[in-house]
Amino acid sequence: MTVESAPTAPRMKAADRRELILQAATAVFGAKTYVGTTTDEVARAAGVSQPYVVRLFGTKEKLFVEVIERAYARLLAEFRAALPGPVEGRVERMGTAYTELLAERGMLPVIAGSTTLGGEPVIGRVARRGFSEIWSFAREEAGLSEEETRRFMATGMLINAVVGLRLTGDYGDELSATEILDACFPDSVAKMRALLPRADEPW
Amino acid sequence: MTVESAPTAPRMKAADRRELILQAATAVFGAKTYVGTTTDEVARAAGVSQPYVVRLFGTKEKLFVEVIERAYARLLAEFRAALPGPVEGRVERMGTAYTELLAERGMLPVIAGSTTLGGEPVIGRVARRGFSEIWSFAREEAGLSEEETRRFMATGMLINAVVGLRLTGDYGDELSATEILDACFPDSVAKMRALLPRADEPW
DNA sequence: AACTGTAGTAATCGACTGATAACATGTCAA
DNA sequence: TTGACATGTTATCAGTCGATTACTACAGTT
Repeated sequence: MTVESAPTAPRMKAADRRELILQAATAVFGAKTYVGTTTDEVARAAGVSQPYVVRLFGTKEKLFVEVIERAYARLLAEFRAALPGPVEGRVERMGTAYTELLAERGMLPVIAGSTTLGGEPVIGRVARRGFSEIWSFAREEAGLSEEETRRFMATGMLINAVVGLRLTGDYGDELSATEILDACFPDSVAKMRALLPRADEPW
Repeated sequence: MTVESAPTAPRMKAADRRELILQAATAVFGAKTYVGTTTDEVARAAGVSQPYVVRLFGTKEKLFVEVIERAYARLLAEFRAALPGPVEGRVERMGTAYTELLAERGMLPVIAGSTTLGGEPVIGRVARRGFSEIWSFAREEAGLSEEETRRFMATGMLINAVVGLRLTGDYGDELSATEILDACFPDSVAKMRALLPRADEPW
């Protein structure tokens, strides 16, 4: 008399399920880009059926919009949490906060990928707003000058690129690879290497 | 006795046709991302049938690889051409060379998009190599220090983001939008605005 | 003029994907 | 208990997309 394994996902309040799916979706979208991921992959990652994902969020696009908004909101929260303390260390603390987001699957890739989607009518608006909010935060709440903000954002974009390129394995032949990583994460290369995905990993 | 309009594209040597398709593909891939564009769109943009594109390049992936390689090669050539002259103006001249690539459809978006595809087994390798080559060029040929190179590349990535986000229209309500554009293109905002695609344009 | 390789197309296929519809099961208030 | 809503599934469809096949027409050589 064997117990049948549950054919359906364990019951859960819709709000919780949404959050769980958003988390899974962030990871998958981050790993395979917006157009490149299917709603079915998101569903599997969340342990749920594909139609249910669609029903909870309406369309794939709406799901992705929520993923982006959630990512930027999370980023903003981390930056804000890094503010308290001596003023001269603010930028460094914010930088650390950013790299620590690496531990959260898909968070950084989603943000990075959003900067290439300005042409999408709906998603583009959301991405622009997210980016602008970060910029405004740096200027107004963190009190950075325009030039400081520019440098801060530029560094963030460089980190995005290095992570997105998976410029992190030991490409022994690639002379510049390690130097690039060094330059981007001057004091925490070891920690970064641990967090960063390998070139062949789906992440 | 009406003349039949040619049902087939005017005959051309394969090498020329390849170059023509590569150019069209750069524009389309740049506007709609790698996964987001169909071989049929590329074919239409090049005035040729879809199967012919596939036959000339083997697969969509191989086509895209050539597009990326061509873009980085072009970028490298422009940077190299900007070297001659007083040493103190090098970085500025290289920066100008970069922004002038904006005039070439898809060139910048393709490069920007490539930095998010490190996870793709084939394309990732190509993108990493392209990025590394630019870095090496800055270090060895342009003679920049590691820190100068970091700043230079970071600025480039920020420009990519601003362009990719289409952070360029007159978003009257978005306070930060114009400031961001100002910060990224301090001395040539007007020129940039003319070159940059609008948010709703397919480019 | 006939031959041969090159440039190009139309037709079509199999696989995939987002979305819809119809149905099943658990939960909870009255 | 029962009914009503919330949670979740299976089955399926219509549209897309990359790729293959088989065909046509042009151009240069001998």
